[in-house]
Amino acid sequence: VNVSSQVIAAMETQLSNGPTCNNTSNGPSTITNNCSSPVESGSVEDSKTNLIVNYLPQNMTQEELKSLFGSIGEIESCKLVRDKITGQSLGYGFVNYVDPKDAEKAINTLNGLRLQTKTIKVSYARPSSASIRDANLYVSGLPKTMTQKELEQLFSQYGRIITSRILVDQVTGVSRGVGFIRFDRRVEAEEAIKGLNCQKPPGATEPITVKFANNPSQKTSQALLSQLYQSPNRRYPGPLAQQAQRFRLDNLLNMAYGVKSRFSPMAIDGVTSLAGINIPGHAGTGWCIFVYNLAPDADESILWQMFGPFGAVTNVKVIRDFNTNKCKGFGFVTMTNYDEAAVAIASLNGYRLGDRVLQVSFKTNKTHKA
DNA sequence: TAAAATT
Repeated sequence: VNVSSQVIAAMETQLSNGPTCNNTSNGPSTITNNCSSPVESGSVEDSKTNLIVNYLPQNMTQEELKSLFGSIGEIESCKLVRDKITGQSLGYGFVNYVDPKDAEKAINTLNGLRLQTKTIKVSYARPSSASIRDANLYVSGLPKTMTQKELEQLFSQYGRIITSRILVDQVTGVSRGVGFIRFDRRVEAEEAIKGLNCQKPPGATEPITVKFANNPSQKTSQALLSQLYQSPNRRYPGPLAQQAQRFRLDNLLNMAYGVKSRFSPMAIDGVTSLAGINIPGHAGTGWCIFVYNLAPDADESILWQMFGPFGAVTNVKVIRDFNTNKCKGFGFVTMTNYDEAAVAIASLNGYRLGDRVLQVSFKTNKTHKA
């Protein structure tokens, strides 16, 4: 954990060297879910093993989720929640451990971990119930000077707030005067609408609007479909238009599913692997990266933390001595996309981890070398 | 005036 925090701190420095600090952070409030309520405390539903994971990258699969959290301890079950129609990730999921201690360790280790443009949130799942659904409010007309803390103070009189957020201009960082409040229970949200909609917050000159937030899941699939359907070249496809259309389709698929196809460097493999040419690092299911000079106590989570921010990571492995179970000084990381793997290697090769300088490269197939 | 929080 000590080494892990060093990596996270270093990655923060590495990744925040542009003006994208505001758009890359999710900015959710860090209010802790305390899932024990007087009524449900001690019941089987009040689980100390079941976690909800929020703000997952769009292209993260259930297998990647399981692999990431499986690096902490044995998982009883794992589910990435997807759109029922399109199958797209809704950006959150559940991980249920066998051992409550592993669930606690996962919160301590993985909450706040940066993966690509997201900062994931790991917390105990509340017992599933209709009373906690549709408890999210959309608030507009807020004074631009109002802080997240002040927003929470205004709404907290109506119930327990799970998350709060004020949207800000991506360039200036100034409040856009709109935000979200998620209550623990729907009845609390209903009372907040009654009490605060069309009311002026203390010191404000204009009344605010408070209503139930829309469900964001429908819009994405519709936007993708209409974007495809309304493409100008769609009605009269000649060869060029078809190619352009294909390019847009690839981009859409890439945005929606993280899929790369023939316009990406992955396509090189489709030709060269047929010709029997070995490509360094490519193992068929992704790009395998060799990481050398890891400490004896290195574990899988450190590899996730180092490589996850660069893109889709499907697997990590620390090679250990059979008898001592200590890391033998190296490990492997598999990344889906060539370009993300290349950036990760360029960024992490020569990286100083504690008192060690890492060597990072595509894995070479030594058995085929002379 | 809109970001993926209950399987």
